Amino acid sequence: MTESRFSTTREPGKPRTSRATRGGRASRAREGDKRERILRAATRVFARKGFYATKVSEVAKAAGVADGTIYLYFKNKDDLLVSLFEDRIMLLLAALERALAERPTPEERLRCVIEMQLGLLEGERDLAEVITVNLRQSTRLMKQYAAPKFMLYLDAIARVVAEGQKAGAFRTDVSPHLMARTIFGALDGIIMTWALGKAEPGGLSRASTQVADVLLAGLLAKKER
Amino acid sequence: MTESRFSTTREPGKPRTSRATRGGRASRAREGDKRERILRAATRVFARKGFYATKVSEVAKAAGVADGTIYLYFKNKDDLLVSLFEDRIMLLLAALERALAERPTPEERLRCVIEMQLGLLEGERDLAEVITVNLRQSTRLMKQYAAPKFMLYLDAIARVVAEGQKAGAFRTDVSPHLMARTIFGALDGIIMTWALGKAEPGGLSRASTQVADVLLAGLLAKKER
DNA sequence: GTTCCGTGACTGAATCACGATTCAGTACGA
DNA sequence: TCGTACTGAATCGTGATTCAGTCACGGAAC
Repeated sequence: MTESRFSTTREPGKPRTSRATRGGRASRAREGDKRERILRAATRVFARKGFYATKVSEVAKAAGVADGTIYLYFKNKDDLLVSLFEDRIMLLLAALERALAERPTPEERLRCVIEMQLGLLEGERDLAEVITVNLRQSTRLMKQYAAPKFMLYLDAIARVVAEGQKAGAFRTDVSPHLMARTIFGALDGIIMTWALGKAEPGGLSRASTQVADVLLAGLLAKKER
Repeated sequence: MTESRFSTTREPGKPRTSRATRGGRASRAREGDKRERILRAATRVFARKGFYATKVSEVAKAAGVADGTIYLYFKNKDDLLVSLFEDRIMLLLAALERALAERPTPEERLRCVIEMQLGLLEGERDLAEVITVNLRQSTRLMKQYAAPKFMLYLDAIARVVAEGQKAGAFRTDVSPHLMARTIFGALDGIIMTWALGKAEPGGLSRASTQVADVLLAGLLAKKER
């Protein structure tokens, strides 16, 4: 299992024949996408117990499916975690791109990045916990599978910084990629302590403003000196 | 094993009778502190394979001791990880306090924090990886055991910020604790991507300056407007 | 100086529980 | 009846932990 190179979520078992588009007719009193149900349940359970301490059977129970069903949608337990991360970060990325589309100035754009990352998780404490804490389970997972998608996200942030520099709004003596990591890390750290601690409601959005203020002040082109 | 409340490293097996002070006479061609040897080996192996993917027997082999010996010094595998983290962060904290003692101005002090955290790990890639990646293994570990020591460290940073505010050097419209998390997170994020990626030598110290510049600029009291 | 114990660190093969994964079978819609 | 989604009990490998011994040393007795 060291070199398992699970590529996709599991191609064969993608059970969706007729109700492919969505709830074809809701076969029972039941749900929509089963894959999504499993991901949601996994988020909840992983957050509460940690990835390695969680039994696949627990995720199954939480999702209301049989143990075996998990394996129809995911190659194995690792794949479940990685899929979770990839799915969510791609959602975040898409939402970010959409939001950025209507923010013209560099300053607004950077604030947007910060608000999005903190905002998305404000109502999703479990997801926050999984992403900031559990994802880092193993270096191997991180390096091999999650990293590419993660880099995409970092690149998006770096681009905002670089544009701001080109526009003359941000100081040019710092590396956009380094700043991207700095910004991401700062937000991640805040989310982590928030998720591990009290997680007071509204805490993240309040934090958002302060952090944005400081980072922006630090990045804005020096006027003097 | 869910509620194991391992307090100390293991009191009984603290093998050090005569050569208590240090290398009494080097019983063979061998080492110094065996506990330290194990911690060092664990750092190396955990970094390479991840905590959960690492077998206790692998740590033992890397340390050049028998499997059972690990259990003379650590209560169990979890305890090994937590001890590692606590040991190291306390070292970092001590080093930080020492270094801060000779930095009078708030600006210098904040730079000191940043340089220490990045600098300590510059030569210790494995340790960096364990702390930033592996430590977050499980929420449970983090919450129950590592958090207290971690908070001590965050508090130290927050104190530097608060002092700076009191001295009138830093803006006062942000929470010192939030800034501490921001700073820690930013550094942690940088270290993580550094450890997961190329880890070019000298990369961290170069990053150090840029990050410090930006964060400081963001924190310094606004002169105008 | 030599031999003989006693002590405690250290060893590592065997145990044994655990839990990921499988797959023979069920149920249901077409 | 066929095909497919789904089920969940049984399998089977794994690896943390244990513990019966071994080893080396220091001290005591000769």
